[in-house]
Amino acid sequence: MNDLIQSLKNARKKKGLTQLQLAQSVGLPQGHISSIESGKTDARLSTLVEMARVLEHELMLIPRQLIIPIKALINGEELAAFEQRWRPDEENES
Amino acid sequence: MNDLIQSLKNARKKKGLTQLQLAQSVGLPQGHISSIESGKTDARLSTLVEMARVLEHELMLIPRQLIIPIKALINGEELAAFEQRWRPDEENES
DNA sequence: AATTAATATATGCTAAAACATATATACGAT
DNA sequence: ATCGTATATATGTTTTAGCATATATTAATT
Repeated sequence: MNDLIQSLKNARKKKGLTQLQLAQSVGLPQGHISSIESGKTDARLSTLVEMARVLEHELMLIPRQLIIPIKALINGEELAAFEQRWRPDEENES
Repeated sequence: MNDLIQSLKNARKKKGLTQLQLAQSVGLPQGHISSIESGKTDARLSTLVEMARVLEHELMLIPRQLIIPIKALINGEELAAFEQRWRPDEENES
């Protein structure tokens, strides 16, 4: 499956949203989210951008040389490896 | 216009490719590349992924908090190709 | 096992991307 | 101005995403 789609799926789950909730937020039927996430549908850019926006992410074009370090940066994020002052004021941990 | 589309356009120019050359590489008519780049067409994921691949880039889903530093990383890439490590305790940036 | 919640599939319809091809416009060069 | 090259537009056809809706299947939970 496409890497980006898997990332969207992971982001949704991390946010604790169901397909139905995400679908309602972006204005799609739940079945479409399922179809997109399972790779049956080749979604349009605007759809993916909207999904990403709701999930507080953004689509970016990354040069090949930077993919590895950026992935490390992203994966280390929830481990607080990237210690910075932008600490979201949330209570619960998952 | 969409940020990702602009990035694709920039990446193509940076590689010194014409729309026709890119079109031939990805197997689309040149007119489609034009249409996509000018925002007239809402391309599908597979199309964008193919374009990115030819341009030696990749589409990634980036958490909102990391967009700024990653953009800095990408923009500084040709000037600081080896500066890929962050100083967690660093206070300001020069 | 039964119920609920979440995800996957299905159908008919509409709008638009993708396709093929062609032409037009813009932009440089000489 | 002319010639080559790059980009933008145009038209008609095919394919498919997206829409609406419904149902089926698959986890969880009790």
